[in-house]
Amino acid sequence: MQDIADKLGLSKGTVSLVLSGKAKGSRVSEETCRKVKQMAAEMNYQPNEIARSLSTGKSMSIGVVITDISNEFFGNLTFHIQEQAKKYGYTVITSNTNESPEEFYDAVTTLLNKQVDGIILVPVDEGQEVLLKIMKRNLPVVQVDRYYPDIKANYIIIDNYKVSRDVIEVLIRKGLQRIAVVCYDINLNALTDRRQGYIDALDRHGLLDPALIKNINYENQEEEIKRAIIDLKNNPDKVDAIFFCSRRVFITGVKYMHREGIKIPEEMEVVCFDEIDSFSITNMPITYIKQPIRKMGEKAVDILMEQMSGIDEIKECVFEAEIEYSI
Amino acid sequence: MQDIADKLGLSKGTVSLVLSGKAKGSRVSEETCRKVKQMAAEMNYQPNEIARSLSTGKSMSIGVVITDISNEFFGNLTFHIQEQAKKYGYTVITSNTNESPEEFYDAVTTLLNKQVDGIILVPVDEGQEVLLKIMKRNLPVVQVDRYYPDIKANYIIIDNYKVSRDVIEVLIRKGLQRIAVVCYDINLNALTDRRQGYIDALDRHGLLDPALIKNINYENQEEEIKRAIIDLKNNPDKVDAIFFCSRRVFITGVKYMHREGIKIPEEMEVVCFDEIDSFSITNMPITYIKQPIRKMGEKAVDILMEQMSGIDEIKECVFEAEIEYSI
DNA sequence: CTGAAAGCGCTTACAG
DNA sequence: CTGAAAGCGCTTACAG
Repeated sequence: MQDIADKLGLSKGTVSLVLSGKAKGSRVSEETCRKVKQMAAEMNYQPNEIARSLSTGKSMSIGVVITDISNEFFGNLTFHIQEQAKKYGYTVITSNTNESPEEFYDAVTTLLNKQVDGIILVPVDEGQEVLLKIMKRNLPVVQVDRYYPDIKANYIIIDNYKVSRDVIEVLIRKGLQRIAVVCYDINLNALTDRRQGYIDALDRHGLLDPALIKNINYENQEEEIKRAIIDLKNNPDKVDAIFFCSRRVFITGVKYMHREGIKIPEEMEVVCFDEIDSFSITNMPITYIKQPIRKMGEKAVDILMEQMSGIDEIKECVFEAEIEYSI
Repeated sequence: MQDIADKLGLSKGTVSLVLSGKAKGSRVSEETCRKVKQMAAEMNYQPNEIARSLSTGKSMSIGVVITDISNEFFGNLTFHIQEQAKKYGYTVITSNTNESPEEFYDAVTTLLNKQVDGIILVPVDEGQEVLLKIMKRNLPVVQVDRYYPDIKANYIIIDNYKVSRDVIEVLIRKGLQRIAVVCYDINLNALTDRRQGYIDALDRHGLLDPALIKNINYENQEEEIKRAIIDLKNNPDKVDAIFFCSRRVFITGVKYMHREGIKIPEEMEVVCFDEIDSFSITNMPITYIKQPIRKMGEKAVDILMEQMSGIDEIKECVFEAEIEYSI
C-alpha cells in the first residue's frame, strides 16, 4: 500500500480506502480511485489479511471442531459449512477431536488464539468446560449433532428420539416383533435418545426384551459388535431385525451378519442410522435414517453470522430426520 | 502483555520473551520468568496469534485445497494432513474446488492473502496458472494425487499406471479374458495413467477390445455409467470383469449391475480403484486398489515443512499402491 | 538481566 | 476530496 501511495503521490490511508472498497460516496474522487486500482493491478498488489485482521479485530475465519473429518457424516457436514461460510466471505479452519476431551480443549484453544470470529463444534463427552470457555470470551458458538443439556447455548440437532421411535414403529407395523438395537454406550444425548426412542416404541407394544439391547464400548467395538451379532443369531427366539444406531456400527454389524450367514432381509432386516453413500453396492434392502446434513451445516453458519452481527438470542434448532429405503 | 508488564513493573518486551518461550539461557532471570508465568495464568492471558503472525511473518497455518472434503478419499487425506500438521504446531485451512478452475483460483488467492506458510493442493484441470502464482510468491507448495507434468514442482502421487496394469494382469492370470474399463474422460494423469495401464496389460496378451473401454463424462456420469453397464451386459461376447477407475464410478456402476441382474462375481468380477470403508456391507468379493493415504498425507506435510525451513530441492514422490481383496 | 523503541501492514477517527 | 497519525498486539534488534 505504501508503495502504491508513493508512486501515486497519495497517502496510505487513501489507498487503503479504495482497495478495501470503502471509497464509495464522495469520499474519494473517481479519478483517484481509478488510478489506485490500476496501479494496484500493475504492481500485483495482494492484501495482507493478517494485518487487516489485527487492525479490524475480525479474522474473517471460523473454526469447526468435529470428531473426525474422515467420517462420512462429518465430511458432509463440513463441506456444507464451508460452502456456506464461503458465501459470507469466511474461511474455515477445521480440527478433529477423535472424541477426546484433551484434543477438544487443544483444538478450541488454538482456534481462540487464532482469533476466529466464531466456532461450530461437535461436543465431546466431558467437554463442558471447553464450551464455557468460549462463551466467557463472548465468542459466538454453535453446537451441532449433540449438545450439553446443562448449558444454555446454541445448538442444532435432529430429533433423535422421535425418528428412532418412528422407525421402530414402521418395523412393527410391517409385522416384525423381535427387534434388536446395537448402540454405543457413550453418554451423549444423540445416542441415548436413539436408544430411548427404540425402547419406548417397543415397550408401547409390549415387545421390549432387554436381551435384545446391545451396548457397545467404543474402544473395543469390532469385537463387541461381533459378539452381539453372534448372540442375536443364537437367541432362542428368532430376532427379526436389528437397529444400528450409527454408521460405523452398521457397517461392522452387517459384516458379521454376512460372516454368520444371516440372510438380509429374509432372516433379519436392518436399519441404519445415517445414510451411507455406497448403500447401492449391496443389493439388499436397507431402511435408513437420513439427517438433513446440508440444512444443518448451513443453519449453523447462519446462526453464527447472526450472532456475530450482535443478535444474541439463543437458538435451539431441532430438525426432523427422514426414514428412507435404499431400494 | 502490557497489563502483565504493568502489574509486575516490567517491560512488554520481557514479558513477551518469557511467554513466547524465548527466555532460555541467562536472558531472563528465573525469578522474573516465574512471576510472569504466574501472573499470566492469574490474569488468564491468551496470546493473540494474529499479532504474532504479523510480527514474525509466519502464520503457523497451511492451506489444503482439495476437490471435495465430503469425498472419502479426500476426507482421509485431509485427516492425516491435519494430524501431521498438528505435530509441527500448524493449523490447517481447507477448501474445496469441486474440480472448477475458478474455485481453485479463488481458494488459493484467499489462502495467499491469509498468509499461509505453505499449500498442499490437488491440481484441477486447467489450473496451471494457479500453481505458478504460488511458486512466484516463493511459497512452499506440494501437489497431491495428481500433478501438472509441464511444471517443475513438488508432487506426491502413486504409480497409477503400474498398479492398474498389475491388477489387470492378476485378472488375466485368473483366467479372465474379456475385461472392461469404466473411467472418467478427464484429462488428468491420474486417470489417463489408469486407463493406459489397463490398455497395455490387455494389449500385451492380445486381449484388447476397444468396445470394452467406456469413457464417462463427469457431468453426466449417472446416465453414462448406466448406459455403459447395459452395453457391456449386452455385448455378444460375454464380459468377464469390469475395472472401475474410481470410487464414485464403482458405486454407481455396481448399482446398475445389480439393477441389470448381473451376478457378481459369478457372471462378472469387479475391481475398484480406491478403498471404500463400507465394502463389508456387501458380501460379494471385490478386488480393490489401496493407496497409502496416510503416508501420502504425512509426506505432503513433511515436504512442506522441509521447504519452509529453506531446503528447496524439488521432490517428486511416487508411492506404490496395493492390490487387496474385500473378502 | 532488562528497557525503550521500531516495525509488521493494515484501518480509521480526526483535521483540514 | 485527502493527509497525518495513532493504534491493533505482538517480536526483536539494539542499548545499557
